[in-house]
Amino acid sequence: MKKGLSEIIVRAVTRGQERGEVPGSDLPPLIMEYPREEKYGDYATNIAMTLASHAERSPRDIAETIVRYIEDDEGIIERVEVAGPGFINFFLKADYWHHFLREAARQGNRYGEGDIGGGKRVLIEFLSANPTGPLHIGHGRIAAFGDVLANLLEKVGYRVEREYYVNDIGTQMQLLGRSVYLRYLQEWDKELEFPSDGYQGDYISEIARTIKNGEGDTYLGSPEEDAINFMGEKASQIILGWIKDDLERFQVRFDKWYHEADLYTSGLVPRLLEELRNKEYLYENEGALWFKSTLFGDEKDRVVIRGNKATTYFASDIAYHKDKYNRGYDHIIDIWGADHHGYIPRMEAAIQALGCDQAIFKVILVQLVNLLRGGKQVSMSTRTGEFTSLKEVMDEVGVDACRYFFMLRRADSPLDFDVELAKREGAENPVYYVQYVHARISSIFKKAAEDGVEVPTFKDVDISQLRLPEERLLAKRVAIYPEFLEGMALALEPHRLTAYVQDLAGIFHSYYNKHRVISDDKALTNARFLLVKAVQGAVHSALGILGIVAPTEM
RNA sequence: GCGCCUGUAGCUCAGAUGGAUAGAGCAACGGACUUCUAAUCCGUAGGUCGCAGGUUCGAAUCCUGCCAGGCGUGCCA
Repeated sequence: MKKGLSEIIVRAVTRGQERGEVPGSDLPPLIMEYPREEKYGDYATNIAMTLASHAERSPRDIAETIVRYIEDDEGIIERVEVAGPGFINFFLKADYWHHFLREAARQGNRYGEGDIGGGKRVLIEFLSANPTGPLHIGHGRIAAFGDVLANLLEKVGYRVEREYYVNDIGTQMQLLGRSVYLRYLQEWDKELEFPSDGYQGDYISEIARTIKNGEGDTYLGSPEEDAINFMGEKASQIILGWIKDDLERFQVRFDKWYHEADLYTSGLVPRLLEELRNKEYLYENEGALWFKSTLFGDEKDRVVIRGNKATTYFASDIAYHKDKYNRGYDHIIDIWGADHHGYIPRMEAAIQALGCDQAIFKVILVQLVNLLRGGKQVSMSTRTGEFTSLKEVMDEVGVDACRYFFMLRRADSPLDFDVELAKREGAENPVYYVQYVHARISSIFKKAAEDGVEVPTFKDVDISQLRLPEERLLAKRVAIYPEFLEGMALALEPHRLTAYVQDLAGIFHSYYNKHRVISDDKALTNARFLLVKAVQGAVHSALGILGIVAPTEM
């Protein structure tokens, strides 16, 4: 519809130019926007101001001229105004927006489904926290962001796969195994000093006890290396189990858990190194094998095999991303914690070196969560065992509130998360404000059923009954929803959804407080049934994307 | 030092493609339940958009410099 209006304007401008009454011979890009305030109409364009920039006429004068050339064959425009410095504001016919209500009411939580994705395949890899400790609150933010982005892209027609990359080998695993082993020894009253670089958290001792209960003293006598390997593997399995439990409760689901170890059993890493070697992007220096990432814009070359013959995580990561490309996605999105941003140039360098299309690869950085407790900063480190776990926050704040809270923020905005404050805000969290809309509307239909008020087939409803400005406003917000989703998806900014749904909720609550849906006026009641059903559909759809429950009662 | 991100109301943060009088929630204050749920509504108050220049009809938004905070800058991940 926005398109139809655009065409009307383009025709008006072009005709004006042909007659020499509108300056310029070509057409600047047409910008149609939703004005901030209702008094500026339903749509506005600044085309006159753009045209005026190269002419010696006032924008308002040009705007007036363009308006004279506007022809509205379909009869959708109520009136047109020139306002401010030269905006052309369009006011559409009173019931224009109401036509969208049937679609929203009919589709319910499927409302907003679109096809700008065109069935293109997108891989979103996110979270990928090392299985060396439980998920903490910072992980929660990334999990929520990745999941909601995936939901959003699915909604607008992409085929999305969610993937979690598990670093289950390497130095961190060694360290984990060693930490558990030492705690295991302590369980048998061995005297020893726990190293400061080991994992200090209580959960390490917990795992050690589990192993003691399961395996007894088997590993007291076995060679240290065997014991450490066993315990590292065992511990990472246990911890990965915790992570999966937490994520399930957090309503985050993955299609695939990609294990780093598989890159080696499948031979992908050696094959990758062979390929890079053949392309002469590798060289040896001081006993290590280096990748010439500086050829592709990185600030220094990077090691892929260390002096001790161990491959680096970077080598695995290159092989992993090559595999992603081989799987034939149209878009590859990585979501990383912002502390990894220095990693981007080398990853992009590797992708170029492999001859892959860099344009389809995108890293989204999510800023870290700065954890506070009662206004005081809490340092957070998996290694020292000082952190607030996601589980704890889910217990205290609730899953819905927690997810919603994270989605209020832009990904690249650092976030202060005060646990005490979040707990207090639990009851007053805006998420309930939005959920309440859904519950209230459910309750209206429940009431109707109780009182034997029949809910009509919506295609028969007379929408011209909706005459109030609030009703028009509600219908408009519902109507714009699919377009909103598209904008968010193209910008990869799912956080905008909370702003939208809060705005809609505000308008609804105000309306609900002032007017009753069920009344003696049968035709009006029916029209309002349609209206609130449509609002409920949009809210249900939005909450679905946010991964939050849409309750029928609260 | 260099690189990336951030700086908007007392607090936490929104401000799509540069537009009209910069918004919301919380906190504060005053009102509204005989009604389809008061987890709601109505009203009041709150600002040097970090600072200084520049680009143009127009800048919170783009450019440059500076200030402040965070992160990164390993043969760690």
